Amino acid sequence: MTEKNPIQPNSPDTDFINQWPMDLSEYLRFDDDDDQWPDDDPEPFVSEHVINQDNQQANELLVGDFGGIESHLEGSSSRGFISEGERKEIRDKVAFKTKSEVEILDDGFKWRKYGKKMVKNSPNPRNYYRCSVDGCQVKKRVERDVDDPSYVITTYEGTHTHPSFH
DNA sequence: CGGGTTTGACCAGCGC
DNA sequence: GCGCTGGTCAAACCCG
Repeated sequence: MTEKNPIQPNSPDTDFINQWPMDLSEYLRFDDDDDQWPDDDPEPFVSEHVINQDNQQANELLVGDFGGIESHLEGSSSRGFISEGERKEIRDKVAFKTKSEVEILDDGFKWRKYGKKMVKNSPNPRNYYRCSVDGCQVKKRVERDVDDPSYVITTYEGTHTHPSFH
């Protein structure tokens, strides 16, 4: 490994939470600074349980309630477990289900949109973002819920190699 | 001017 | 082997 990351996701899911660069509480607090949210929704953040799709074969980090993070380790391989080779391919995947009318949610990072795609089974497009910070290859996927258009599903992939701006 | 968005095209993985 | 679907690139455009 030529590049050295201060944060190495060598640990499994639960440990990864400890080194999550972003304060999850940031999502719940809007009292110190209200410059990031319009006066649209009185409750901009309502996180709900994210349903794991059956086609996912990686260990996902699902955010349940605001009091706990549910780590969902699922080896949906034919053997029922994840080999080392597969684990290496697996990246940190965090799915957030947020109730918001706007999809441009400032989470403390600068994102650059690099793609938009229309996914089947959903009339809503899916937006692809990437962290603008040099060296940080964190990707983000924003898409609206199929059943509830008022909900926005944000999926983070990777770990930030730098602190947030907040 | 410089960076970010936009948009279609391109590509890779998977299923049939 | 082909077609579908999802993911990324990149050129042009837009805005501060």
